[in-house]
Amino acid sequence: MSEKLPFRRVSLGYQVNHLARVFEAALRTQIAPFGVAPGQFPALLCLFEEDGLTQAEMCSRVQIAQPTMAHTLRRMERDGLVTRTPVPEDGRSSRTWLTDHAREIEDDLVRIGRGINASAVTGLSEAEVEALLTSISVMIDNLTPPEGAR
Amino acid sequence: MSEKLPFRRVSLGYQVNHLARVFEAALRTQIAPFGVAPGQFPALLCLFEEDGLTQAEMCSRVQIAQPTMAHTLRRMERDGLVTRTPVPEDGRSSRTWLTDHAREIEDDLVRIGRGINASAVTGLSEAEVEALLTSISVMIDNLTPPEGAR
DNA sequence: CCCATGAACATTGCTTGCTATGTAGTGTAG
DNA sequence: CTACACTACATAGCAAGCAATGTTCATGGG
Repeated sequence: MSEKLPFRRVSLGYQVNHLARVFEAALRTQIAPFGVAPGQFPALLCLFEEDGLTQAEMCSRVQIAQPTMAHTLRRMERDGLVTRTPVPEDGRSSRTWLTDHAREIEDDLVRIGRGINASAVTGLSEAEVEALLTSISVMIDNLTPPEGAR
Repeated sequence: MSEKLPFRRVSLGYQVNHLARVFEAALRTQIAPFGVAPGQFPALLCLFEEDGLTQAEMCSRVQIAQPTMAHTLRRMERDGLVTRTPVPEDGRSSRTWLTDHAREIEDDLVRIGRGINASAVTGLSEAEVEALLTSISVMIDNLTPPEGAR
């Protein structure tokens, strides 16, 4: 008979992938009315914390590859969420600024983010959520290649 | 001064997204030598468990939208991992079968998957990993829309 | 039998992620 | 000052996810 073990169903990597997709789906439906897409969300949160960053700074804060950030920023510019100004001291880089419209929807977006996080952990205790965040952080460290190899 | 709270850095959704990406990156580099891409991995594991499924069956087992599965299966066919045969009783559907080549690399792929999962949880106790999987499962349930709304 | 409904899969078009590569500006060694 | 290396960003090309839509086949009601 040789039944196959259901490796996939208990594979941590698969479960994490699945979870990330349901998170993204929830975010997508809730922020769509504001004209914001899931991939723009981390970049926006980053700019809410601090405005006028260069692309390289945003990449390192959001942990996204540079071409991805370039693409995302262009769409955000297209969608009226950010503008970019050249840096006088360095002709290569430019700073990204939130538009008034982005500032207007900031509170709503942050509220939505918090709401999704909250509904995700419904039924888990404070301690369990704490342990979860710790475990995630440990796993990210474990799987992130050392500085040299990137 | 009005310092912004670093919401992003502690946002569960963002951390999960980040974790999923480092998982995917690790998988990508390790399975690339076998000519397999990350998105094909869940589909392959699914077929390792049971061969000859229809596309719809694979969608529901892997929890992937149907157009995504269609696209992935076409690439897997192109890459010599699967073949498809029509279902005589139903002219609409076809069954997907692993090629000999896919069977040959099965053990290596499963080993790689287990290895990545193991290295991810390095430093966590058995109990912590158990709690983690439980929490992930709870969150997926919490965030998955009810049957009707899909 | 015929038609309507629904199911299975394909297609289109978008976003978001990646790697690899190109281009232009900075800065430094000689 | 010039050449070289490095940095910042852009571009190309691909994979993989989604929603929306089209097409073909199956099936049940009348």
